[in-house]
Amino acid sequence: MSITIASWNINSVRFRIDIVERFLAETGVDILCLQETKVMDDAFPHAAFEAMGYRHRLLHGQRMHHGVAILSRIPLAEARRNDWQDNGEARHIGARLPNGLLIENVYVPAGGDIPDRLLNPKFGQKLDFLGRMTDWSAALREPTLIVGDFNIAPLECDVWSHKALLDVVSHTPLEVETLERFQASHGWVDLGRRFIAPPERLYTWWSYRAADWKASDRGRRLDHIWASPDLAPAAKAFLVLEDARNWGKPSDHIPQIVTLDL
DNA sequence: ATGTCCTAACCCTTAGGA
Repeated sequence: MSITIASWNINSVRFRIDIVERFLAETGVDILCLQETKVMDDAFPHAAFEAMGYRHRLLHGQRMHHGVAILSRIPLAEARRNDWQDNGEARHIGARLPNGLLIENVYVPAGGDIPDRLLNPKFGQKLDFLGRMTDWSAALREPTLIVGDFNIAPLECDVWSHKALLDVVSHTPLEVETLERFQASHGWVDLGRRFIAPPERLYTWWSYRAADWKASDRGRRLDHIWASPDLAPAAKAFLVLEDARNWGKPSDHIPQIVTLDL
């Protein structure tokens, strides 16, 4: 059985429901994991997904900020929702497929502007979130796919300028080390980089603030799809939809899709 | 230092977060 799973930071699912529908119509993915849905569960736009055949929906939303959701054509059960920041924010939801596969959808905190936990509590919260995620991951025994907006671009070729971003939250050495500890705690395989190997450029986010995002191309790879070591060989294809950054009323992130043969 | 976008509210302009 072949299944396709996508991850996309949508920056408001209600405001961007048109491009979500376009994405589902064009790709027909089996499962879509969204981050930054920015909607409470009782106001989620269920009808649009129902009409397109995504009858199975797991929501973990809140008012105004954050929020994650898993929309699926395949039946799935909610496995867990973790609060790795220990402050009640809606940043994770996990699902279990009928075949037992676990899918974890996560929105790691952005971490504010100053890369110092003493001057900027948000930066400390980001590191602590990753620390709790690492403890969870070290105890994990089942084949798992973890997807989402990690808000860290770990490799030099994950950013437009390694040198210019060394002090910029998302690419600081401390964040990269913290993410590497998470990766090592379970032997996570970075599927994006298994298919698009360094030093090739690979970005999933471009700021809204650039006059012409494509011309300046100051991108970062903030979004990831990682697999347990025993699941990774099942990944047969991986792609990012860079074109979606140009769609009407775009998100600043683009979707990525993995194909698993199970 | 700046740029833009989305949400909600002391609601048509501003603040906070990203």
